[in-house]
Amino acid sequence: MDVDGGSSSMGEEEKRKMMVVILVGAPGSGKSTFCDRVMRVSTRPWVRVCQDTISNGKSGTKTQCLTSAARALKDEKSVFIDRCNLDREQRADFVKLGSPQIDVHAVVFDLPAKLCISRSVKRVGHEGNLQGGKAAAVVNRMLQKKELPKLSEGFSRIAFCQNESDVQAAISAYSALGPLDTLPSGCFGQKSSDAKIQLGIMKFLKKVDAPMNAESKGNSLQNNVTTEITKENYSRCKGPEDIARTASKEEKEVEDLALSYADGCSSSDNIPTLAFPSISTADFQFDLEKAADIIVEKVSEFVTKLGNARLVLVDLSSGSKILSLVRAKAKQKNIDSDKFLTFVGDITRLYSKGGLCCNVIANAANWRLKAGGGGVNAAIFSAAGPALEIATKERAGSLTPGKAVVVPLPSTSPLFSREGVTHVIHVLGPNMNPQRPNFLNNDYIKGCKVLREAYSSLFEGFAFIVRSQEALCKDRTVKLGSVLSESTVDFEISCMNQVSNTDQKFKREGVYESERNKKSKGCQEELGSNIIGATSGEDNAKNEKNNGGVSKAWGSWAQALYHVAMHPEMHKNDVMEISDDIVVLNDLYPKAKRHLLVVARFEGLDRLADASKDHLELLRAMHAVGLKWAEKCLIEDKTLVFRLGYHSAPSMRQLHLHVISQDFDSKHLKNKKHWNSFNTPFFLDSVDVIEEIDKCGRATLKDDDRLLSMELRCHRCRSAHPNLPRLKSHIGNCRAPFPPLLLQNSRLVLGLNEDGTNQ
DNA sequence: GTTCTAGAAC
DNA sequence: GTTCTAGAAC
Repeated sequence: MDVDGGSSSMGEEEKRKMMVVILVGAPGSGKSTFCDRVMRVSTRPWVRVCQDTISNGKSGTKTQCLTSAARALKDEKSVFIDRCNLDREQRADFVKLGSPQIDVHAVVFDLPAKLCISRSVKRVGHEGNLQGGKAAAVVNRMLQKKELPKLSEGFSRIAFCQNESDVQAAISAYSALGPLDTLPSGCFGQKSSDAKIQLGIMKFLKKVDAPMNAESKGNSLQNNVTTEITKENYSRCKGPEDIARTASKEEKEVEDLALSYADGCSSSDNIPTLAFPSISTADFQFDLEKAADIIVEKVSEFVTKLGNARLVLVDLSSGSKILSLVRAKAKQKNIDSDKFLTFVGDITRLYSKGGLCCNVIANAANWRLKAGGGGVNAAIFSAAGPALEIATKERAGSLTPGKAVVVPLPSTSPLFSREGVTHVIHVLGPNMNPQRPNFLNNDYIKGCKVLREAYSSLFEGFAFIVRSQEALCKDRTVKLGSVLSESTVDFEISCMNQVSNTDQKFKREGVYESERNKKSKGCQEELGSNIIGATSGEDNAKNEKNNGGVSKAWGSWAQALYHVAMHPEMHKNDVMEISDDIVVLNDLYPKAKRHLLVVARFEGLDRLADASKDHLELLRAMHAVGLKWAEKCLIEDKTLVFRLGYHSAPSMRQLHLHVISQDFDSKHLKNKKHWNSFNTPFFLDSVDVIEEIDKCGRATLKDDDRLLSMELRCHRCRSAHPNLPRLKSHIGNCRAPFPPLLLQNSRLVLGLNEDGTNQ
């Protein structure tokens, strides 16, 4: 149950929080039945405001409903708004009933129209008097106006029900709410529905019709492209409306997650698309013929690797020479026109002006990765707003020619909200312009090589995004279902969709370079030496692996464990056990009653991402030592339960295994990140890591920041809590059994009873 | 990783 | 006014 089970821990002084639950659905979708069933069993006082019966049993007005709802809230009763509420305008006044003390939820009955109609038709004596043959026409007409609710309308929670089991889950969730309970905020259960896609189609077609046709007339390939998109691919195209519901600040986090669950994952049919400008041919004056050859060569190399994804070469001018050269060459080479398109338009307005959905755009960046200059770089930075500059700075300070850096675009960026762009890949091509510093002096041997590398880096970066999104989806589909439907949120643990180690490392650094570039660094180093700011310090030198021209070293504060591992003799007071391979010490800031670290002593094994089959024996040894210490602690305190595992993306350098008791009773456990780093899939159980590395050679890391900012849920009963102090007071009392997932496969280490059985 | 602190949330 | 979070600095 998603319900906060800890009402006792909240104390008597806890203020009762009311709810307005706006039901959204056509006649016959099951709204009234929903109310009846919840109200029959709920211990929370509810009032059902039904427009069909509000006027002495007869149909009334919206105003009457509003008055009645306000009165009920004043009496400290929660309210169901039982009317169709199918469009935003219809809902708006009811949403306004919300306040800090009153949550506004939507429960959406997004059931097949056929079902609603057949129920309405069969219905005798329905309160709204909508029965018989008339029903079909009414339901159909109403559904045409349907506008699914969004968090940005002011809802704190939206649950979408698309089948009977979803409805049942929603009934259970609301039925179980006691007077003081709340439900977690966010958007739950949304799958790609026909209705949503239909809406997308309408908008998409409208936009495609206007500016694009004007520009692409007389251009056969482009018309061809347009036709392809509108006729075949529209339903697979994820428009910004779908991914960029703007949310109030407090909802954003939850919503972002919900979005990626709901949209990224469920619409298996949206096509990841990279829009890229021609690199180096504008300000860097690269020869157009040569550039076109390289584009076509690289595109044809990558389209086969990209699966479902598409590449789109974009140029602002309809008379663009590079576009026509590339089009001709692509045609000659028979490149699949489903996978590679050319497009005339502004790369920052592809969706809003061109109707083309591109989740990733490439930027022909400058080496400093700074805004301004001119051309595409200036346009993209300006359209994306400061969010892109900040996000870029976090990833990299500079770039060498031939390389690319992937920057996830924050949802605050207009490019994200308006255009649906989730990532920008900055790529730096070779510079042939004698007016600019570091130009290649007409050396096209080097120039072509660097340009090839640039496209490879760019496409590899895009391929990585595509792969990681696919992986993320599969991981999360499981979760989405369980959030709405049930009690234990079982995070899938699997080695499917494993991302290769190389990719993981690149992801960490956010920098992509082509295979060729990795092998021969000659060219880049010449330029690179003055471009990339040199880092100093012994540790940093050892510590920059795969830095790809951009340094992102461990901070000095992150080196503590590394120093202990390398020089344990200098930390005799802290170290509890030393061997050739490992050291054991108490975590300096324990997040539970007992919290130990088993640290590997191998130089170069900074984190789990670095571990491969070669390290299996070490990992097993670390596990054995961790287990030994857990058992030692259990002798002192039999009530403890331990879990052994790794953080997907640790903050401290040097591979370390956490051995942590599951009471989480510690003054050092202070924030969401602390909690979620031990209680979401970010924490990888040692047993699973060993099993996976044994099987697949690598552990699948879940180093997504969103996991660390997820809602706070009890690790035992999975109830959600609004803040850390509340969660802490709940876990102090919660005696629910651990979720089955943790009880399996020896993920938990429990004390033994006197008869030798687990306690 | 922590500490500090501004400002949001209550 | 107090509590809590989240971002910057280290």
